[in-house]
This record gives sequence, C-alpha cells and structure tokens, in this order.
Amino acid sequence: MERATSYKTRQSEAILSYIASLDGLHVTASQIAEAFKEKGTPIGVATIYRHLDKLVESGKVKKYVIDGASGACYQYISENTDCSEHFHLKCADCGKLVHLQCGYLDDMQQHILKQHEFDINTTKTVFYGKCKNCSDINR
Amino acid sequence: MERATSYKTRQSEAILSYIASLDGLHVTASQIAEAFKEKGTPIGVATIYRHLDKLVESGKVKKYVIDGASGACYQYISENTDCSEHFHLKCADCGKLVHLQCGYLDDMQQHILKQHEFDINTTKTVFYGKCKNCSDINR
DNA sequence: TTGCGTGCAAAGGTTTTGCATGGCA
DNA sequence: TGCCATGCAAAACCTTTGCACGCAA
Repeated sequence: MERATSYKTRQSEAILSYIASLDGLHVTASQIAEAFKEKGTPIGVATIYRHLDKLVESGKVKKYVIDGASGACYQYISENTDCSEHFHLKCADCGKLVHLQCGYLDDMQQHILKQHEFDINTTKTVFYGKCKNCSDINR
Repeated sequence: MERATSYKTRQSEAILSYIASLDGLHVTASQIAEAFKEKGTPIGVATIYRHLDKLVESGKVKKYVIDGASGACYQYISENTDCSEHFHLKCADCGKLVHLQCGYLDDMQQHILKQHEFDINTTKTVFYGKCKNCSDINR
C-alpha cells in the first residue's frame, strides 16, 4: 500500500522550494543534485528521486520524458488551482506548459472509462505536441 | 554527406521486415532482440540499435519515449498509413500498454487543434491510468 | 580486396534498491 | 521510542562505443 508523506525534513522542504523557485523551468534529477552540491548542502540522488516521485504523485510536480534529452525532466506546477482535475499540454519545442480545463476533455475521459474501460490519471498524463508559436504554420 | 554505400545483410533486412510486419505497433530494442532470439536467429543488440538509428534517420521508423516504459519505442511508418496514428493507454500498475484507435479521440485531437491551437503529437503522447484489471472498479 | 557490418564486452548514464544509520514527531 | 527518511554503494537498465572478425559487393 502506498504511504503518504509524513515527516517534514530539511531535504523534503529544500527540494520542493528549489523546484518551485524555478518558476516553470524544468530540471533533471541530476541537475537538482548538482544545485544542492554547489550550495554546500548536498542531497543524495536516491533521496531526490524518492521525493520527486512523491511530488509527482501528489500533483505538485510534473514529470516529462523528452526524446533526445538525457533523463526525465521535472517541473513545478505553480498554479494554486488543483491540477489534478485537468489536462496539460506540453510543447516539445519550447517546453511551454499549458493548463487545459475543457469540458470536451472531461467527456473524453468519461468515454475512455466507459467504452475502453481505462481510468485516466490526469495527474500523470501530458499531451505532447507543438503550441501555435512553434507550429510550422507560423513560418 | 550521407553515406551512399549500404550493404544488404541478413540482419538489416530482418529487422526492417520485422518492424514493418507489426503493422503500426511499436517495440523496444530489447523486444526486437528477444524476438530474434526466440526465432533461433539472434541479432546482437548493438546491431539492432545501429540499424534502428539508420531507419529513424531515413524516416522509415519513428522513435519515441514513453514515461514509465523501459527504453525507447520504435514504430514503423508506412507511407500509406501516415495519418493512422493512434493513442496509447498505459496502466501505471501492471505496465500494460493498450493501443487505442478511436474516432472519438481523433475528434478530440481536432478540437484541441482548432480551439486551443495546440497540435498534439500522438507519437509522444501517452495516457496514464489504470486498466480494467487493475482498476478499483472491479474490486 | 575493400571497408562496412556484426557480435561481444566494456563503458557511460540514469534510476532503483538494500541496508545501516540518522532524525522527526 | 517508533518509524520513516537519508545516504552510500551496488544493482539494474538502457544505450553507446571499441575492437577484432565476418562478409557483401
């Protein structure tokens, strides 16, 4: 059974506040480790990975796997609204993250649940593609 | 400059025809290796990766990564079925990957393109959730 | 014959896991 | 004090690379 985070530690607070301070930029686990090493307060990579997993699970952080990049990217969700109820669009070019609250997608989610018997987790699901600025149309 | 000379070998033909025979489904490099090992005509993983790189370079095969999956996935791109992309559902519990071809989702894709000006790349997008076997519904 | 292709093993990188210790509540 | 958290190192993976040999043309 999964277990909710209970203890508040130096590492747990430091990692969350660090990602939050990046204001939308995404980082890899190794980049986080490097940042704390440079600060003089190193945190073990295992600890970083374990906290990132929890943050992703709770919806505070989103995880991206970008083809070509080395390792997964993590990004803080700054919206004070609950991101667990809507979808996200991630531009593969500029990295822009769009929060998408749309009844159409809610219907789609129900459709997949009913017709295809699959319960989509919006916290973990990200649509990859190109935003209008990065689209070929604007060239 | 691209290399003009290219030898036709047992391995190069076998790998291409194998991926092409999957009719749009995708596989990982290790799955390809496993398939040929079971056939009794094993091919080294290094050779598989080298050929996959060439196929991606030539545009015959698409490479993409799926969060949670182990390794990159490769999918044959038929010249005719260029638009017959489909979405993927990945069960976060059992790891099962479901290929979903559904007109409803095609409409949704158009909706997001028109209304939200975002061009979804179905090759990179994966829905995460729980399949019916792992869902709480069946408990 | 020429030189790319192949397979093996080692290397490089990311993420996970086991275990003893540390630290929160 | 009871447990979870941490950190180190090893393990587990995926992918690339070096090298000697095989093989297509």
